Amino acid sequence: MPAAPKKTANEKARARRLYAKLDALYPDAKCALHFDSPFQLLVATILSAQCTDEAVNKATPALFAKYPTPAKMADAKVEDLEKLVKTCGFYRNKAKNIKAAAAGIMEDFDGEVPQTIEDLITLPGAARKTANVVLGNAFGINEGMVVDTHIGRLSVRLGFTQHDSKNAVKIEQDLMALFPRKTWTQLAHLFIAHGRAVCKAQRPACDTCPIKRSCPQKSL
DNA sequence: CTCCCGATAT
DNA sequence: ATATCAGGAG
Repeated sequence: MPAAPKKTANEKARARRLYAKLDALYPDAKCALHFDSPFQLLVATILSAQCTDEAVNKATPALFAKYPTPAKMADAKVEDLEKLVKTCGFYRNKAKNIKAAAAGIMEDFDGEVPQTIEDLITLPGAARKTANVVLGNAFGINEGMVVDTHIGRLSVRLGFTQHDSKNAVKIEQDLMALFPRKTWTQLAHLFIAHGRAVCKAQRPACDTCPIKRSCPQKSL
């Protein structure tokens, strides 16, 4: 991992102001995925790739009722998992991945979800974004920052990065240099909440956006 | 870079 | 009909 890019005091101050505004606007922002354990959050997050949290939450109750633990999911039939996750899209890959991830947890991590990015990304279907979601929301660990589609988009629009919205690794480095480590998990929830409600991908509500005064988009 | 893929919004 | 959704693997 390269060194964090330098940020000026002004940039950090602006980041703090934006954080405070978003925190006031979305005081209840939190993880929208439903789960009862770190393992279930890991599975829900794998399922959430290119799929809404709402759609994942419709599928996971039946999935977790039948396969609540790594031990049980590792022994599941892939065809049965495919049926249970079908509505989430990419269902063949996702069914194979959650079974293999459960098996990996059993074989390599003594049945417990690991608590580092390095270990988490050894699990099929889990890369950096998924690892950061699990660490932040299941373990309260801020090792890195989640950069999903919303956070990438808002980071570009709000001017927190000069990189393309698809360059998740670079954006993560920019955000980590800009925001205090303790805020990383909640910042992701705030960006996602604002990204869903106002700063949407298709038709952003810039006219009524509560933070448009501090957004570079207002002059475009 | 391509492929995986159903549900929903526009 | 097209774009997008808490992406990841080959």
